[in-house]
Parts: sequence; structure tokens; C-alpha cells
Amino acid sequence: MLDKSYRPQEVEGKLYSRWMESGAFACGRVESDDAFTIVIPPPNVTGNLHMGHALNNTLQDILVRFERMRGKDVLWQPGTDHAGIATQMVVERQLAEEGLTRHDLGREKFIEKVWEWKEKSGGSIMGQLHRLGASCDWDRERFTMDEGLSKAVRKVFVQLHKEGLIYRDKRLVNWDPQFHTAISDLEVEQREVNGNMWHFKYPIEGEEGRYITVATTRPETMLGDTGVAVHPEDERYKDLVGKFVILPIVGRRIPIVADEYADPEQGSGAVKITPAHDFNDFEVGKRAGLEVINIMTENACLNDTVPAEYQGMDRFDARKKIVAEFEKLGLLVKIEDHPHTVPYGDRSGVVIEPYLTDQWFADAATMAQPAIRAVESGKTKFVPAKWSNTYFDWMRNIQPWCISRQLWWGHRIPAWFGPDGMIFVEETEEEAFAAAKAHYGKDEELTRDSDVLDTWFSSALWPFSTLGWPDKTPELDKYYQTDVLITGFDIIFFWVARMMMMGLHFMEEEPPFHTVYIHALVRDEHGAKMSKSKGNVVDPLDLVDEYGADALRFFLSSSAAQGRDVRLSEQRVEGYRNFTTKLWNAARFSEMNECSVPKGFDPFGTKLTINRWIVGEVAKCEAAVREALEGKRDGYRFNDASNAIYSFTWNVFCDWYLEVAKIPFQGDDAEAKSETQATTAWVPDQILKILHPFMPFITEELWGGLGAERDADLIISDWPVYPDTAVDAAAIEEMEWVQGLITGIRGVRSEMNVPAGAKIPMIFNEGSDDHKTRLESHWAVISRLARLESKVVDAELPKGSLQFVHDGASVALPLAGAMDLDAEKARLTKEMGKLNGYMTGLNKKLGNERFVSSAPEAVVAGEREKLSEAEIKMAKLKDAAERLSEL
RNA sequence: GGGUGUAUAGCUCAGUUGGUUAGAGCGUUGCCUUGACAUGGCAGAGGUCACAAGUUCGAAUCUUGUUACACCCA
Repeated sequence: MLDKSYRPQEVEGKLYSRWMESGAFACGRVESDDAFTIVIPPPNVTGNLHMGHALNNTLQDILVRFERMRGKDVLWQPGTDHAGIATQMVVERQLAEEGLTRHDLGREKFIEKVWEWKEKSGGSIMGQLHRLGASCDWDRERFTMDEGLSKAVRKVFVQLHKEGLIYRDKRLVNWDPQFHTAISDLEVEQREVNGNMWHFKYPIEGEEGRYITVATTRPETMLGDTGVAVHPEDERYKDLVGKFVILPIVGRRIPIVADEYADPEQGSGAVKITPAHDFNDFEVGKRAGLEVINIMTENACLNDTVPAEYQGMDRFDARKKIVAEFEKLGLLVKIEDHPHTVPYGDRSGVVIEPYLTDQWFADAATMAQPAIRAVESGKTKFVPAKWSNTYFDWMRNIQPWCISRQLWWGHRIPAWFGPDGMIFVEETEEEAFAAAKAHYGKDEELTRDSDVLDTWFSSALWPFSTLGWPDKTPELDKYYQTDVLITGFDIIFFWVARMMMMGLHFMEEEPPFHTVYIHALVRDEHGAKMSKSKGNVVDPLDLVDEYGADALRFFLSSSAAQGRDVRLSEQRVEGYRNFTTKLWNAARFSEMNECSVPKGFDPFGTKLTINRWIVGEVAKCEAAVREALEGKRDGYRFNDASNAIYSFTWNVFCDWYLEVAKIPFQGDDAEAKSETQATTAWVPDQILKILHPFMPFITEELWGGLGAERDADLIISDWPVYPDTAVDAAAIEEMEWVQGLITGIRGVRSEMNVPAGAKIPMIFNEGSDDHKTRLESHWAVISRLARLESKVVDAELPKGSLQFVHDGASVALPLAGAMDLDAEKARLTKEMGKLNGYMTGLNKKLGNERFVSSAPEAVVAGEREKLSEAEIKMAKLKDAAERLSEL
């Protein structure tokens, strides 16, 4: 006998271990050519499970479990990425506690330390996914720094380099002065700050007393100015173009140039040009042939190109000193408040410095072309489709991708420098030496590039590197192209775009997935983004502890409507916990009534209407869930799927079927009883199957706990397939009629304050023969659920009855002296008023010549039908009202 | 500044190609400890579908504009 309620804490761990040990999660378990593959968006190895992961992985698990039950060979590929900066930070912080820096250890020792950390505490998020029930193929777990994946990285780098798609260049990059590394545009956060605009006067050479005023938000960079630009059309400065200014403090003679970058409307219309420290200035400098003077060190302090008293100074201290100096010199015109955006490193949180260095770049613009075409042609489609615009926008304006990082932790760039600076890019040191020998004609000493690659470079290979590429493995053959990538919109650029580029380039132009499903952000209950600084972060594992993994999962999937953020609501999670209780108790009911599915039971050949009806409802529910999860129509609709199984289970099966089934259970018709017992056991089995992808734990527990003999765990059982004959439309219509009658009686009773316990008689008039047959055959159900004591058909109405109309028949509940006449009159009047409004609308519509002539025939006929039904109802209500008035 | 969205019941949200008396969950009100379940049952109240114009026989749904909010990019 089942306990009174479901206790997730006691079963989740046990079931998860059993699934893992049984090999249920493993790919290749079934012989099938039909593969279904999802690669997990690899979380940071330093990461912890947050709500976004919970949503992301719940959705993946739903599809994976669904397709697994449908007999596909499913691979859900798990793993983590090595998170260059984040991981290096974690380990450096540990070292700092011992008073050490990574430089004290040296590169090799430090990397050893990182690996130690990774083995000991990295990837804890993978274990946290177990708590959610994620059915990944854990035996295949990968890490972007694994040897196999590193081999893929080297091969890709070398090949792209040979194809000219990776090159070394001296360009301005986003420099993180804390981590001493370049970062990509995407790792820079533009923050709105309330800054200032300083206006400085620069004296014109040879024109005593004449100045040109420039405005800047970054005074300290003036030390690196090598020009002043004005707009070529700007009349104010036309005569100055070609002349020079003497840069204050520095004393450098720098030209005034004409360039359209200078905006005459902005400030004074003249702009100082610092090519080494500003992206726009760099371009102007290139056009005008200006000198490029780097004035900073990698710490963003001033270097020895600046006057001695500034050397070694921090950039922000220098700013103050420069401004003070200008003021002293009488060259400070004014200081304005000026809100503007400032670039910050998303990891370090410090202001990013445009910095001129040698870096490796990938030619993203070229590689983006096939990736754009793949989405344009529909080879890969985004769900919701609107995200393809975001993708296109970015891809069409893509900048060179800076792929080198001045870190120690990561894939070291396979490039070696010869004594003369010649670069040899090869997969191994031996090959590099061989190449050098071929080049120089003798052995030469080579130094390996000390930089590593951007983490996303290796993540971009994830859909094929995890399958064994560059080796031609059977897995690669079978599981690539993967099916759907499920991820958040925030990494469309970081990851999706780059996987597309790499996949298309290295996998014979086959994109890595046919569908990209972009899910929403999980916000807090007030709709605010969750963040550590706000302190509104909810730990999904706390919710799992309290309500069970199934409740959290169901909340997430039922909230995952396309294109809308998920607002966390603990109350709703609780509601889905209640749903598990409901399901549990339905199973208990089945058990208490000794229900089981006998051998040879044919659910589609039942005799009783109630059974034919519920079997059809099961089939309808299955179809709704399947269509929503197949994703063929409108992408994946997790909320629709969840809601379909939820409302079938609760509002159809529990609320109606189980109540109705009590009749045969308590009656003497042995045949009816046994058929209903079989059905009452069969339906929950179907619910367990259909619900399993969403709520894997309780469904598996009930599957094993209902005393039935099972061939296999639910997780690997077959998804149900029903014949077309499963839906008996006549049975459904009949039961809906019965339900409508019961609901009608209950409504009138409740509204007229008939005591809930009172059993009352019913007079049923003017019904069709079908109605009468139904009334007769379902009387036991109707009388029980509507609490009726007797029925009379086509009889004289006694004075004082509650009345309503059901499907054209008149239903009266005689209460004799017990009823409140005025209340009943008021009720009927209200009812007629409502109906009248409805009929007015219909009449107006049907009276409109143009509606009748231009609307489809079926629509017009439908409206006529509605009207005639309403007219019949109205006539009967009027009768009832008149009869009341006679009293 | 450019772009993309969103606006439907007190709250959170569904509403697929234009044809419903506009739905759900939560909350709320009344009744009910009825032999699966009070983490429950039954019934009810609650909406000018942001605003304005337009297309159409017909608009929550399509078009345009306005307002508010959100996000992305500069």
C-alpha cells in the first residue's frame, strides 16, 4: 500500500543511482539508426547551478527522455569548459591566501595546481545536475582541456592558419589591466557612468595667443596625442588644417588634420587624436598617417614615453594631475558633466584599456558567411524565429575575433618563433622544428608563443570535438549533426555563432544542429534579474530540497513559453508539488480498488462509455504532448506540453473519471467493475509515461510501486502509440453531456444555497430520446455527483422549482416550500439577461447582409446553429420565469 | 542614437493560420472533513484584451501611430 503522500527526498537519490547504474542514460543502448543528440552548453568548470542552468537542463532533459522513450538512440553529451580567466582567478585567489602569486610558482607548477583544483573541486555543477534528474550520458563527460579536445583545438588552429583565416596582427585590443590579457569585444561590458568632459586649449604653433579647444573624457591620454582632427567642412578651422599645435606638458608638435570623424556639433568640433589608446582615433591616425605612441604599461600605468613626473603613475592619478596642470597653465576651458559609457571587463570589473599589442585573430567576417547562409536557407533555424535577426545583425557586422589571451590556463597556442621572429604554426613541437629546419636550412632554436586561446575557441568545437573529431569515430558519424541546441540568448554571440562557423568549416558544411532553441531568462518574483549583488538569487537546489525536483522541473517547463521570461514563483512550484500529491493519491485510489491491467486487456475495445471516453481523452492528451515536444510545428512548446498532461491528469482523470469509476466499483455488475478496474489501472500507466519526461522521479517511483509487473524501468519504456480508434467521439460527447448536466445542477444548487448534503429530486423535461437514454444509463453517476434522490422524465412541474436548460432540455429541481422565490427569480432574470446580450450579438451578425454573403458557409451555419440553440434556451427560461410568477 | 521585444482578470501568464459568451494557475468569496487526496472537493466573483486610427462582413489576433516598460548593440 502506498503511503499517504509522496516524499521526493526518499526516492530521488535512489532512483537516480539506479538509472545511472542500469545504463539507461547511455547512448548506443538501443539499436536504432534514428539518433537524437543534444550537446549540453558546457557550463564553466568553476560554476554552480543557478536557475538559468536549471531551466536550460530541464528543457534538455525533457526532450532527451521523450525521444529516448520513443526508441531513438539518444545521446545527451555532458561536460564543462575550462573557463580560462575564471579558473585562473580561482586558483590565484587560493594562492594569494598563502601569500603567493602564480609567478612565484612558475607556469608549469601553476598549471599543475589548476589541474589539482579541477580534480578536487571543479565541475561540481555536473553533480548538481544529478539532483535535477538530468539524464546525461555521464560516461562520455568531456572537458575542453581533455587531451582529445585539445588535439581538436590544435588541428583547427593550424588548419585555419594555413588557410589564412587565423593571423597575427598588431591592433588595438581590449586590454584588461588586472588580468594582463586581451579580451574579446564580447567580454567587455559597456557601463553607463556619470563622467566629465574636459575642455583643453592647445596652442597653435607660430600663432601667438591662438588656441584650438579640444574636449575629452580621458585627459590622461593627451600625453599620447599625435594629432588634432577637425571636420573638413568646418569653416571655423579650415585655415588651421595643415598647421601644428604644441602639445602642452609634453611639448610635442602635432598636426591638425581634416577628418570626418570630427563632429562639428560635438563640443568645440575639434578632437584630440590618441591613436594608441582609442579605437576611433586609431582609424583616424591610420588615415592621416599619424604617429602611434603607446603611453601605458600592461598595468595601465604610464610608461617612459611620457614626461618623467608622470612615469609609473596610475592612469586615474595621472588624470587628476593632468587636469590640475592644465588649470595651472590656464589651458583648462571648462569641465562639464557628461554621462557616457565606459568599457569594463566582465570578469575583472576594471576599466578596459584599448591597448596596442600583437595578438592572434580569426577572420570572423569570412567564416561568418557560411554561418549566415545556413540560417538564411533554413538549414539551421532559431526558435523563436526572431532570434535569427539578432544572429544576423551580429554576424553581418562581425569584427576580427581576438583569440589569444595572455593567460596560463588554457590551450597554448601552437606557434613557435624563430630567432628572426619568423612564425611556425604546427600541431606539435617536432613539426615546428621540422618546418623551421626546412625554412632556415638548419636546426634553430624556437620559442613557443606563451599565449593561450580564448576559451570559446575550444567551446566552438564542442559539437564535434566531444564526438572524437578529428578522428573519424563511429560516434561522430552517428551523432553529428546534433539535433537541437538549447541555450539562453545571452550566448548567441559567444557560442552559437562560433559553433556555427566552426561546425560548417570543419564538418563538410553541415551545421552543428538543425534547431537552436533559445529560452528565456529566469527572473526573481518581482521580475528583476537575479544577481549576487542584488542578493535576490534563488538556489534551485533549495527548491528541490523543499518541493522535490519534479515540482521545480514542472514549474520551469510550464513557464517556458516562447519569447517570455520566466518569473520565479515559489507558490507555483508549491502548486506543482501539490500536483505530485494529487497524482500519488490517484495511484493510491487505483491500488485501493485493486485495479490492475489484466493480461490481454484491450483498452481500445472496452464496452462502457466511461472507459471508451477516458481512453479517448488519454489519446488526445498524448497527441497534444507529443506534437508540442516534437517541435515540428512552431518549434518546441514546453508550456503547452506541460499544461496538456497537467490538466488531463487533474481536471479530467482525477476530477471526473475517478469519481465516475466509483459507481462500477461499488456496484454489482462484475463485468463493468472489472473493465473499469482495468481501465483505472491502464490510464495512470499512460499518465506515468507521458508525464515521465517532465516529472521523472515520481513517475518512475509509481511505475515500480504499483504492484504491476514491469518489463523495464519507466525511463526506458516505450512511449505510447494509440490507434486512431482510440478516440470514440460519441463516447466523448456523451460524457461531456453528463458532465454538463451535473455541473449545471451543482451550479444552481450552490447558487440557490441548497445544502450541499441535501438529496433532492429532479424533473427532466423536453429532452430528446438520446438525452433520455443517457440520463437512464448514467443515472447512478448523475445522482451521486449531483446529489439527487430521484428523477422523473416528462412530468408536470410542481410549483416552486429551480430550473435551468441543458442542451435544449429543461431541468427542474423541485424544492417545494424550501426555496427562496425572489432569489430564483433574480437568478433567472440574470441568466436571461446574459443570454439576451449574446443573442443580440448573433442577430446583428446574421442580419448583416455582407456577413452572410462573405463569411465562409461553415461559419455562417455555425452562427445560425448557436442562435437557434439560444432561442430554445431562452424560451424555456421564459417558461420557468413565468411559472415562478404564478406563485 | 540604432535594433528587438512586451503590454490580456488583483498577481503571473496562455491564447498557433483573424470567426470563443476571451482561458489557466495563484490569490479571493461561499459551501463541504462525502471512504484516493484539506498539499483536497464543489461553486462563484473578477477582463473597455495599454491608447488611437485603419484594413475587414468580422480584430485580443493584421497595419500604422502614440504611450509605458524590458533587453541587445553603439
